[in-house]
Amino acid sequence: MIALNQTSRTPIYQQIREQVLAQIACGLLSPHQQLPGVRSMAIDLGINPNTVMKAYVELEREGFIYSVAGKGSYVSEPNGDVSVIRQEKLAEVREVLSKLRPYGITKEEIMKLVELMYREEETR
Amino acid sequence: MIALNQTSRTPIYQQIREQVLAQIACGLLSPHQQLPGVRSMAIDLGINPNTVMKAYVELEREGFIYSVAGKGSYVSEPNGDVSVIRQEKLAEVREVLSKLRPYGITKEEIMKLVELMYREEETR
DNA sequence: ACTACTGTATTAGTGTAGATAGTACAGTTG
DNA sequence: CAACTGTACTATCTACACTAATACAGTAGT
Repeated sequence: MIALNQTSRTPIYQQIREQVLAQIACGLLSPHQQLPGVRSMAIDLGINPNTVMKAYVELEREGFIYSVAGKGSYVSEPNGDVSVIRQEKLAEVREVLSKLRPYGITKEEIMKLVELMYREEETR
Repeated sequence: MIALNQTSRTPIYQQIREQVLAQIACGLLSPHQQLPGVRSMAIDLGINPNTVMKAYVELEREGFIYSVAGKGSYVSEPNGDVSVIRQEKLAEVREVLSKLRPYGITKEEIMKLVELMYREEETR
């Protein structure tokens, strides 16, 4: 279900997070469907349960899944609360934008870039 | 000339970089004016010359100053070459923008944000 | 209540990258 | 050659990220 690349420099927990996210996005995992337990997935992948846990905690913080102690972890409703992570992401954008001043990067350039990036999105 | 905050979490070399940059921006340092030597500034601040060096190397990479071995470091022409760092900064923007998709952040939101940030700039 | 599952917390080991410093090298100028 | 300049190499210290080991705690079926 999850394929790890042990040699990759991207952390294991990130790989798990991304692949679970992808499976939710493509509908392979449905809302309220139970995810593999941290232990079983850990054994499957030959890693420590805590590493899976870290991926799940991150996904929960982002609002994509929810966990219940003793029961399991489940996929959230598609319109689940992603406001927390949204604010964080917007703050990141603000941060990087605020440091462009000394380099003569104009508003128009940024606008153009944004336009371009969202145009690429549509074609997917 | 430079005031360090030793307790701050921002690295010393960054503090130096920022303050030199500010002094160039406000005209306190003029084009082709010689900067303090890495040693003298290091002694002034009670730090290692290499730390000052790191700030100078960064500023040079960004095109704000230039250094000549044996002579010294000097402020660049105001329209000095900042194209390298420009590209890097734009890449950063691209990077952070590319990760906004899953969180339902719209193009309009970003546009609004950019607009807002550049509006604040004008008032300075 | 016991058992077997689930998630959670605490702590520790490991690796790696960043920041700073010590020291030696090299160019410029008088 | 002396006294200044920047530069390069290396070591160390530290902080943090990643992962793991292990113990704790909740849920459900028997």
